Amino acid sequence: MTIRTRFAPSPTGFLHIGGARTALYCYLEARRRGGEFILRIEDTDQERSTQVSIDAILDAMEWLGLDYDEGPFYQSQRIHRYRHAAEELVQSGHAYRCWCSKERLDSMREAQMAAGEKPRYDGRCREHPEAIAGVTPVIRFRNPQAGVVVFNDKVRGRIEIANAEMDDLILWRSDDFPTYNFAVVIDDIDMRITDVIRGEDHINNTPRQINIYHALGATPPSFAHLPMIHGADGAKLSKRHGAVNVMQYRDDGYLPHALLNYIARLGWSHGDQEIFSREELRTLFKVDDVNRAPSRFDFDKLAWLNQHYLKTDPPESVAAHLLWQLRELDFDLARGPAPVDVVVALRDRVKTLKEMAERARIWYLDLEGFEPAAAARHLVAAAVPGLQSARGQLAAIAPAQWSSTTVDVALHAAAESLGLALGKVAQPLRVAMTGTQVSPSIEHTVFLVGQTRALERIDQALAHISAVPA
RNA sequence: GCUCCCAUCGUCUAGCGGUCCAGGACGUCGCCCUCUCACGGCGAAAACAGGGGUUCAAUUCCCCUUGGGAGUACCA
Repeated sequence: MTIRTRFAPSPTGFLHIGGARTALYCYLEARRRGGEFILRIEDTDQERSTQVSIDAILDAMEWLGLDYDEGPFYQSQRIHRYRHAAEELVQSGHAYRCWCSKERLDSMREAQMAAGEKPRYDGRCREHPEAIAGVTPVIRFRNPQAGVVVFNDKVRGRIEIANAEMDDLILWRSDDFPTYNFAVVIDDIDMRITDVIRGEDHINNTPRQINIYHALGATPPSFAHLPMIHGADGAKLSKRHGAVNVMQYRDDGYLPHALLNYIARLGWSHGDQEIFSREELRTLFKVDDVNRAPSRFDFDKLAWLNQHYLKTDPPESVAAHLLWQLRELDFDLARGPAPVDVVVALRDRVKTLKEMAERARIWYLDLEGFEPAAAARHLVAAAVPGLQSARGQLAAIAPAQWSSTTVDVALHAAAESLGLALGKVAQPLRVAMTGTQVSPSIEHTVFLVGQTRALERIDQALAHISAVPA
């Protein structure tokens, strides 16, 4: 039998981190076992589902590279199928119509809570069905009243819940739509899902669903319930913890595979290994190895992983992602260095692509003057010989030979000719090139400014020095 | 309230009865390298929630307490 997993988000918002991890685990489990991964949009809530959300989820899946073999399927297009199935259950006696009003249900629930009981449907229409004119009935599942439902959760082990704890849930609403617990079961049966992997918030639904499987004469799939992901403070992940929306991570400058690696490792491990390529994940990930405890999202570790990939990925591939950020900042790419050279100069110094793009400003835009503190310290009379010597050496490089290597040679020659340590020349030059005291190594900084502009900026620095009263 | 789930360094985790005065990683703190900032290298501090059992032996098994979380909808 072919293994089939599915990711089934409801389109009531963007794809968040927890959902992304669920999708990833479903995808990986299917891949490892040579199975199929299906995407299904659970849009039976007419009130809250939106097309914007559907698009957002699809975009995020694509950005993460979680490709699905089938779908997306939409529950809203399968309504007739659910209606048919509900009717069958009524015929077979596994379900019944219920005319109880919401008002009666609400007040009953309130009374039960007040009495310290578990709120539940009292079964009036189960025992004494009585049609009420003008009221559209719902269809309720006739849940077994005795015995226990036991299932073996792939991550939690044996879970047991007594049928006495469950009441008769609604399968079919009066607005002529199915409820979640009913639609999932029908879909998972129809789509031949063998492994249901979902968030732990569904544990309590599972025994009810298993009962529905049995009523339908179907065999339940295997289940795996994943722990939740919390914010750094242990509370539910929310905006104030940083990004919840997966696409926010692209905007913030993270590589998709860095996020994937981080998220895979959050709640799952393979010995002491921290770095996993997508291919490794596809062969190593086992949902059975997922941890049971909830975990907290650690932005520092994500940042570390992101930088790891910035440093070790081929510069060309990083450059492709950097390009997106550069365009966001509206830089004129024709007026600056090739993005791949920017990657090489900055990848050891930044955690994100966004930071990289912002720091590349000095190579794409004109300087906005020298920082007062930097100028006061380095653009002084004593720096003039070094700057002039550097200017001479840099000017002597044939334009076609201009590279970080030839710049490096030129600057060492400039320092040596004056008997100075490289630092004595490099720091004033750095201020001349960037207006600040911090930048990548001096040869890259100068190289990326470009020969013509580099000479201009040295001249500006020299002019600045002579303009300041000694 | 009731039901279910969870519990190793600040964080992510290894551990599946003796190999653990508990290992790795991020972060933190030192030192080294160095043209700034970083990268890198080396090193340090840092945890089995508490209490009962079971056992010759518990971080590992069971129970309770405490503390988290989820569910309890004509939401998913």
